[in-house]
Amino acid sequence: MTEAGSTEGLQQERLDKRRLAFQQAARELFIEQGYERTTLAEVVDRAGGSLATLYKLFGNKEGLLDAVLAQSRDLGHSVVARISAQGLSPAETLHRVGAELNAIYLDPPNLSVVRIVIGRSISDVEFARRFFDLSQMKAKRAMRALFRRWADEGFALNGDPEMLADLFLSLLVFDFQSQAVSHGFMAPPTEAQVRERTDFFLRGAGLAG
Amino acid sequence: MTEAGSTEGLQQERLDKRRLAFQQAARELFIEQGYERTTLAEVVDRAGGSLATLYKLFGNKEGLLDAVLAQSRDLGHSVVARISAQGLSPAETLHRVGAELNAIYLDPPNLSVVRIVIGRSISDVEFARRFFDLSQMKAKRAMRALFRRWADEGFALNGDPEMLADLFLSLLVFDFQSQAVSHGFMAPPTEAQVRERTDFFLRGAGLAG
DNA sequence: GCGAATGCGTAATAGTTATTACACAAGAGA
DNA sequence: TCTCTTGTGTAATAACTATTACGCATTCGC
Repeated sequence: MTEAGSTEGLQQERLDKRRLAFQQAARELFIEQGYERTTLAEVVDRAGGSLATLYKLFGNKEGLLDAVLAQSRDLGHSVVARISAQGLSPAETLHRVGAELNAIYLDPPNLSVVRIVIGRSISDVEFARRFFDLSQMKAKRAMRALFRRWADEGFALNGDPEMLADLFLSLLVFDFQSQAVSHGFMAPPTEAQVRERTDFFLRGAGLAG
Repeated sequence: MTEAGSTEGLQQERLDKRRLAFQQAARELFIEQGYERTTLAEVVDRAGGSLATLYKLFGNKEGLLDAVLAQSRDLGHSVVARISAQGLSPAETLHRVGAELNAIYLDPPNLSVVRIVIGRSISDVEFARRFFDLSQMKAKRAMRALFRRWADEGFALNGDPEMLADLFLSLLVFDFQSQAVSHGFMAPPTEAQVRERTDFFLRGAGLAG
């Protein structure tokens, strides 16, 4: 069809700019107003360009959302992976993970993204599955690997490593979910509270310094 | 206006039956299909009666939802309150609370209700606030009171009672939220896992038998 | 039974928005 | 400069569904 090929870099470039502009505008609007409440006309108004181009690039509204979310997908996993690679002590590692995840996910824009993901998951089973496979499980696997490593290294864990990994994550993630769902009516956890919780976990898991 | 007054019990009764029928049908449909996807026409089809009557009784779609949810509001709180009143040991109390809450909230109809509540909370800030004030906080307060009581009775808690109460609840509630949001793609916690988690918590809190 | 209140059934209203169609303009390549 | 691809702007399409309006049937109170 469009067998134009490799020499047409300029056209491509123009399109890519358009794509980026659409994504950026959509991201802002989704964060400001939510996904359902944002109309494609608004996206086009803010980004420039036209509806037709938007459809050509993303297929439909959901495709646009996918593109927007792809940017945020690995947030959690990358934190765990990065800190995990530093080879710190379990206590130090978990404290850092807790602090960083908290800082990231309590940031209002990211909280809005969480809200969008939860909302879509609830109304669209397929979306839910895709997202949990791609994002949630990735962070979970990284965390489990970390605990297994510690078990192999001889730390005397007070329980199954995978159970502990899941439990630690749930301790953190619960607050993000609650924040997102309650729109902040539930007081956000302070850094001190996160430390306290992490200490609690370390004691229970047998990893306390 | 309709100053008919007290003697007209039969009219009232008829209306009450209608009200019940609407609520029941709406509850079923909301659970089967979700709130947004359920149309008021469907509710009327299943319940009998007419749109006009439905509007007279509930004002609008949201009023109908409120009526439906009112039935489920105190589920969590009542479990905590009931078991709390039995004066069992902390370990026994928490195990029972965990087991009962799990049984209740992993029941698919109740899970659907949770899904509806989360969905509405996300798209409607006012709803979120109303719900968290009425429902979430109620259970939370009961749990906090319980831990404070234990502290007063001389149990040496490993941390602030309120923090521990919140933490225990979050350990449980996280799974319900995840189940609801993920539509079950995340494996639901078994009874054994709940026990394991509770034991973990008891050790960490200094409440282990 | 009678008459009025009241619910019933149906249809019209009305606003929203994703999605598609199409004629035009503008930029790329030769 | 000329041509042709490609994006643009606008308008039409096309449901969908909450909400309101209204004439009719039913049931209650007496």
